Amino acid sequence: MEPVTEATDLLALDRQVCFALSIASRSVIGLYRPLLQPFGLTHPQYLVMLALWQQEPLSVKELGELLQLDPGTLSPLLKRLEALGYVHRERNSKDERALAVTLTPAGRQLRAEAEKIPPAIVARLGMDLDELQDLHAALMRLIASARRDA
Amino acid sequence: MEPVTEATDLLALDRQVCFALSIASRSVIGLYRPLLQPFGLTHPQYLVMLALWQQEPLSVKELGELLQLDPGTLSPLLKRLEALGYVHRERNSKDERALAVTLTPAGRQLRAEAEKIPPAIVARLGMDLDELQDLHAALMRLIASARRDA
DNA sequence: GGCTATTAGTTTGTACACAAAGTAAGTTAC
DNA sequence: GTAACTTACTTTGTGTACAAACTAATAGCC
Repeated sequence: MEPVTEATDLLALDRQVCFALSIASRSVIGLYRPLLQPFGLTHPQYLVMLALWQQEPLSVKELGELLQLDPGTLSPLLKRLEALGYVHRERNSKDERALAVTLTPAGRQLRAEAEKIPPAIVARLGMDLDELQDLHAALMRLIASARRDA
Repeated sequence: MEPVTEATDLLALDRQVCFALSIASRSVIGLYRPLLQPFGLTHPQYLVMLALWQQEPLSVKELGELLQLDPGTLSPLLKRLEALGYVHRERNSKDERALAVTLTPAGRQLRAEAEKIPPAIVARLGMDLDELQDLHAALMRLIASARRDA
């Protein structure tokens, strides 16, 4: 019988993709923190702003599909974005169940400032752009695989 | 001036690596949930168990370095693992500041059951093993890049 | 029309994640 | 030997994440 080494151990910490994923996610989000802090935004809030800069208005349901987030997560998050003055929340007049989340002028203005963030992150990472794009594509395939049976 | 399209927009949601990373991380952790539930474990708790199955005892500081987690996160997490009966916490007699976290017999026994988890996840993902290994390597390079200047 | 089922959001409870302040044990400098 | 500093962990406060229960509005069905 083979000895259990780091190379053969199924449970070796540094062979787990889930371990690499969660640390990578937290590490990269950590790079955003100082860049988002001047705007009072957290990273999930920044993702909501990205979604709204692309399309407006969006309902909680639509945001949840875009960001793969629970309504129970988005509901208080959107209230904080409203308190910050970046978004406006009102009921859809066509369907009073749905919320229409829109940008305020301040939220729209923020976009110009935010344009500086992605290049700053890429610069800080100091990684090859090709490698980042490959990684992005691999992550999208992983997401598709993970959500297929879930 | 070029029109801003999805391909040229720096802020397009689906071009952000951070967006792919956070969704991939949450999606994969979601796959673990039903497999860990029978043991009463969450995914971060599972990672702590992986670390302890490799080496014992570990201090909060050592666990924090391995898992890149704050002591403020680990402290209550370890108490829950102790309440579950999987680990034991006691002060290091050589240095009463440090905690010596060790496995209980139940925690040690859990390892055999846990061996089934990684293959089950890989099967559920239904992805090429080579591609998963490439992704793992790319994530480790990303982690190294992200932590270099942080 | 009115009953039932569905849908969209909100609320509650538990568990991370992390910053910041607090506590106790150990180390250093003198 | 003790004051000052450092280290290891705990606690507190804010903000996700997500399950589960709840509320209100709409759609379907008879």
